[in-house]
Amino acid sequence: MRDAAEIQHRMTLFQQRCAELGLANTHQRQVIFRTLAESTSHPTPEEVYRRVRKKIPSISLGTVYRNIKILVQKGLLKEVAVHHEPLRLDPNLSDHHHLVCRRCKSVADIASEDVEPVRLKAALPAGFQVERCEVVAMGLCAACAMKLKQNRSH
Amino acid sequence: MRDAAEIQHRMTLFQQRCAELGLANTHQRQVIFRTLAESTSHPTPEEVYRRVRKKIPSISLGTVYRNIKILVQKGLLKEVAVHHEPLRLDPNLSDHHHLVCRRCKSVADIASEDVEPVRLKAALPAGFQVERCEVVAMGLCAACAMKLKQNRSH
DNA sequence: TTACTTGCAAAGGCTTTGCAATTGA
DNA sequence: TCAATTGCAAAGCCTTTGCAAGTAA
Repeated sequence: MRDAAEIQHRMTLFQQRCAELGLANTHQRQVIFRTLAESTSHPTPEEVYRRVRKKIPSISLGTVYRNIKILVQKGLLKEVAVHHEPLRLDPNLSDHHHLVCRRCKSVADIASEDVEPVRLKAALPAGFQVERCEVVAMGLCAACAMKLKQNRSH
Repeated sequence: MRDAAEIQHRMTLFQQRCAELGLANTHQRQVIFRTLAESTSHPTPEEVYRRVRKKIPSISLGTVYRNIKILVQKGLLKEVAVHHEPLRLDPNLSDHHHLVCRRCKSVADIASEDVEPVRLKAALPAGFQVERCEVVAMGLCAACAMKLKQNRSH
């Protein structure tokens, strides 16, 4: 849970952006976004649904999914991981990092030795024991960069 | 595709580990593992199935999934992302990093300023444009560390 | 009024599972 | 022989989608 002023600020920005994007200001949408803005726990859609139902018992799970999808597309929310969807497998058991193309979703390895050790400057949440750090470098692979350049479409 | 000596080495190790773990040395299992060991592209189960069928046309998708699951559990394969499964949402739009508990899967944010910039020492695959780097620190949160200590399991 | 949204329910992907038959040790 | 494994098909999650009714602008 974040502090009230912060939430209020986010809600104001949210309404502005919705207006700019032509998204209607529905009660359901407001509550879904507020629920996410208030949380710090990176909830799943199901969890969002559970929380939102306390305020709007009649809301449907479909509406929650639909709004999440729209808001992610419009850049008002983010997804935590790059890959949820189908499982990706890796036969390389040693610690290493990944390079992911945001367009075609291809994944390449980066050897552990090719990245300077990650250093955290600040204290972690009390008692968290880090076992390993993985770097995920996101961007565009050469093939996708070329395709995007050609179509000029995002 | 990796070089033949490397593959051969991995296959030998694989058979040893299977024997140690009491996993039968079936043709299907061999081919599934070899297919993954040969690949550098982090395929999905569906893709593994597609490739394995060229060698064993009668294999079922279920067998592919079952073997992948067993091999991941036994530590002979890894999954690329930490979270595939249900989508996780993040209202924090600024660049930042994540701390993930490997046991309860909780996710916490690490502010961008709290991590030294990631530096790559080696050249990336030709033409890859990195747009941003995310650090995923994996480990055990305080609560899970305590629970594990108590049950001495895992 | 009109475009956007909602709830509902059905459909779709991805993955797991029960079962009888088969195979490896 | 006996436990482990397979193919098959059904079932289960998570997510998307078509539709008619309802709502915001």
